[in-house]
Amino acid sequence: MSVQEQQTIAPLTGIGHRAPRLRAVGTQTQRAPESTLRPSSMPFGTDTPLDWREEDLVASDVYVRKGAVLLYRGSPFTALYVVRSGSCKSVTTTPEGQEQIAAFHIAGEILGAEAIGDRVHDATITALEDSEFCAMPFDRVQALAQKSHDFQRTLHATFAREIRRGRTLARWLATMRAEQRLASFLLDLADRYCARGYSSREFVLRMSRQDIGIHLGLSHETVSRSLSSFHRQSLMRVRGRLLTIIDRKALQAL
Amino acid sequence: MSVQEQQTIAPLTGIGHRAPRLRAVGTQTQRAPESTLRPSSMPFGTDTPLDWREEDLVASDVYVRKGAVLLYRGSPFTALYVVRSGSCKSVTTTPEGQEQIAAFHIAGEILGAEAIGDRVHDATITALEDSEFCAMPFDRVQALAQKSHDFQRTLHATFAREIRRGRTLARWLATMRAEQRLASFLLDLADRYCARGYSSREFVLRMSRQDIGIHLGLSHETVSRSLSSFHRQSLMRVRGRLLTIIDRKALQAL
DNA sequence: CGTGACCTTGAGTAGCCTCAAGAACTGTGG
DNA sequence: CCACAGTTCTTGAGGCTACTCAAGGTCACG
Repeated sequence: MSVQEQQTIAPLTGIGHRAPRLRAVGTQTQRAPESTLRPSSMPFGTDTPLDWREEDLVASDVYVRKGAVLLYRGSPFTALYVVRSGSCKSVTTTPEGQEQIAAFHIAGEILGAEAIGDRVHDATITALEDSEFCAMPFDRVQALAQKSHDFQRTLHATFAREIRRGRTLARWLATMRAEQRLASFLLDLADRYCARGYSSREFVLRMSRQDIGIHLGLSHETVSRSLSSFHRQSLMRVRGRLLTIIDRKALQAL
Repeated sequence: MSVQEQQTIAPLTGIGHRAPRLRAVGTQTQRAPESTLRPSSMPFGTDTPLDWREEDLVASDVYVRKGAVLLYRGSPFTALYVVRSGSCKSVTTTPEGQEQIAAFHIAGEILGAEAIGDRVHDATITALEDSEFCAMPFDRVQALAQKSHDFQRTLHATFAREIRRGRTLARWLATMRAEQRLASFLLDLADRYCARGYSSREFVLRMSRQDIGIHLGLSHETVSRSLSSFHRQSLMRVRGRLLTIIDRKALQAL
């Protein structure tokens, strides 16, 4: 598992994030030149020229080490964040102490939209590996949305995607059995890696079996057993956290 | 079950919806005088005077009979809708035909936000009783959001609430057992009725056991058994679809 | 007042959880 | 570079929750 699939990385231009280094150290980010939001939130197509620039938006870059926290639940909401490199998880907690992982986020994706109406974040964001984020102060976001129609659409589309993502998760949980949930989760992750220019066939799971289990409403033993089962059936190859999808169709058919 | 809790209804002024009539007939809506969005999407408090008016936004009212469809999945997205009176369900369908009820909506709530980025709706909206909706063409919504800072905040808060709602459902499904899910669902429903000026102690379930089951990832038999169990324990009184919450604390404690 | 949809309850079973123990991996310090 | 400690992962056994199937009762509506 020491070798990562760095060969297959084909960074999109203007994506505003960089490929994660194998063992990131505390270097500071040089700012990506173009729109950070564009590829992750412009399903309308990138042919529309944008009339705004990242410089109007991004205030600062934040570097977070593996296992460290970017945002605590309950902390005041001031900015949206984009994952520049690395990955993280959003953990919500019930008053009773029940944990739920609302989402995993990989490079290029946007965090914090759920906090807008509340003034405080409802999830604790923890880095799954050494990661970089950039902060977009929300007053600037709102100001820019009022100036730029393009940006407004982009922003609204980002919110809408977040809503659909939550509904998709709920559908997995409500209608699927353990192996189906896991297959859906892994294929979704593959698609998201693909959309960011990584391989959709082979990737490294940055989260533990435990985290996957919490996210999908399963015990970590069931996650492990299901992965072993997939491996045995030659639907995928699983070696620790390195995962290679072999029979995509069969996984979809579950 | 012939008697509804009309006595307890205390319609908020300016809420933009009216109390559901017991047996609504095809009367046309007279437009409510004030902001439709305000109470359902202004968690910042209503003390802030709004600098926009409903007339700028609402194009038309739609009347939908019980069981009829307001919007089909896949139909083009042109407008957001507000439930003026009545209630409805949002049903998403997987390619494989798996149904999931993403949400139930009662009077005062907003529909369709998830469709923004996609240009098509991803849920079929069906009325649970004779209901009225008003359409807000999305180009007008966007135009108004650019003119009015108040309205922009209101709109963003609406999106954010929708995101949190999805995450809450996912948390119920991932972490709770059947009775806990059902209790959470019913208490949430009670809170929402309360927020709209209805009784939070006694209300009529507009949806079938089957629908509740699909929403919560349970069989309708389990929903029925759990309700009977709550009744037996005197946590609530259940008579058909009329529900009276007796021991709120015990339900929360589950 | 009849018909169809909805609801309730019971019996048996499957899927997943819990508990448990050992293996593999990760990271750290010698 | 290796040994060790802690974490993560895997696999097995047994039990419980909630599902499926089934049948009878109740309610809504024409």
